[in-house]
Amino acid sequence: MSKEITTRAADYSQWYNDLVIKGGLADYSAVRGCMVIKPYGFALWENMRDQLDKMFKETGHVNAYFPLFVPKSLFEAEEKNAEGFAKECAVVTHYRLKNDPDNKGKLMVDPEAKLEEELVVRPTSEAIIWSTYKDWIQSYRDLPLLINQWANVVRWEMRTRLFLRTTEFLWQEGHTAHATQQEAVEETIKMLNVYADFVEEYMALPVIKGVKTASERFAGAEDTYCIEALMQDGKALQAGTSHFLGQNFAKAFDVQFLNKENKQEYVWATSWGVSTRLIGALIMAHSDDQGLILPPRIAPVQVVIVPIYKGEDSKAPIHEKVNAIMKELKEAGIRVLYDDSDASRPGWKFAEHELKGVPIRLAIGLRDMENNVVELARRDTKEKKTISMDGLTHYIVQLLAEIQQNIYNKALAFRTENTREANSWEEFLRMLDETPGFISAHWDGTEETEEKIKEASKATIRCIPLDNVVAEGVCIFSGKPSKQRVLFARAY
RNA sequence: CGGGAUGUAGCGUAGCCCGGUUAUCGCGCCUGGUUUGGGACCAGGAGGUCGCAAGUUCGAAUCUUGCCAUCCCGACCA
Repeated sequence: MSKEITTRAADYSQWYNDLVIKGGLADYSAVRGCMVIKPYGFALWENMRDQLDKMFKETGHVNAYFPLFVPKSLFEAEEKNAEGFAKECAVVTHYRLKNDPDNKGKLMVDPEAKLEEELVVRPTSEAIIWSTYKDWIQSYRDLPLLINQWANVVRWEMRTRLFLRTTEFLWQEGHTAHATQQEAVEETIKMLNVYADFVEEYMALPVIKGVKTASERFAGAEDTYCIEALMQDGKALQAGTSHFLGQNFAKAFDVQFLNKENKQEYVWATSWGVSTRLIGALIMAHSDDQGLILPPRIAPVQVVIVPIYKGEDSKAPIHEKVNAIMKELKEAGIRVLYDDSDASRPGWKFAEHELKGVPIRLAIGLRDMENNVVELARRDTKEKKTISMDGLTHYIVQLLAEIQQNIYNKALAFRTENTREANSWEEFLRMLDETPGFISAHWDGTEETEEKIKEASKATIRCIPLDNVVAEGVCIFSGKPSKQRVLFARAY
């Protein structure tokens, strides 16, 4: 049929694209590098967003919204940050179009409408936010300032991929200001933990918490913490970052506060973000050759009910029964969809909802009603069984939790199997090609070696895990002494 | 941004090399009917600026040039 998807073994990239497009999550758009997020994909994002938003608020944060445009002079104030993003910035230079006198019916940029100062379309909002914080912060009593914003940003990437890297993407960015270094560092770690908890508990995706090396650090940060996840093709994906910004932005934007001793001090800052990229991680971590597999806790539809008719007469009683089941499921807080469309037959619906990753499917026909049972199929294991209608809601509530856990366990087992220790350069290279995944290996701690390893192997240091044990060894590349193993992988 | 490939109805495609009536087929879509426990069947029907724009030509889906978009591989990156 037209909805067949490429298998992972045949072409992993194409498999991923097929799931995104045919699973109804997103579509290509008329704009290079930008995608349309379709209702089903956006519902998924909304579920993720709502949960994260709740967790941010539980940790004392509030939402605000800052402008899309950043005056160039503000943008360049924090030098390292500006430099880091400079080559991927979209820039607004004019504010008006006019009719093209040489080309009827066409428009042209009006050369008379050139902006005095160019506006950078935000690749991130530190600059505009810190220029604002300057006015908001005077005393230690104004601190901490704990603000998050849900926004779109633009980064002009060379090569784009649906959800994983698009020119425009949706994200949240938290920007906090603190009176002490310690408090800011604690905030950085706290939000890293919020991300890890969210990704593990809601997206059923195990992550490694770690700190980035200097070369992988966010431009303008003192330290960048991250959560790293492993995809089914053995490539790593950075799922979220939390930055300790020190006083870099406070100094660049002159944000000082009066402390209890009546002395001026620069504030300490953090920023942290996750994006729609998480959806890409979700797809690549869990799904199979039949389609998406979505964890129940964030799936737009948790249970789909497909009626099995036997002639017109059976429709009414089935509808009646299904409505009763739906009412109960909804009361239990379950997102349920009744697919009673006459346009397609049951078999087609089964395949369609499997492609879309709906965790549980119920099929109900007259035969089932006579026996007071329902056919239940779970997406994660493809297991199908007949269960009693009595206590159905309770059963489903428990099963959803079990599916959530099972998906997590599977991903965790995969990551465990595909995390290896390499003790020599040859072994390291062989692993990357033959059994791709995380590779734990000794590194001498220098940027030069890191760069050489990257050049020679295409693998990067994903992070120095936070729970790393200190263990002496020798660097796999340079042979120099090393204090600990770090986590390498080829990455998205 | 470099290399490679692609673009014909919502999707998948034939035709293009070698220009010539009304652009092929399947799926999907619409109408009616029969159906419905793993991607139904019959009958009828609608749907196309052949990616866009110039050019060559009596005539362009087909030849030329430019542009746009997508995919794959690099460099860059969340």
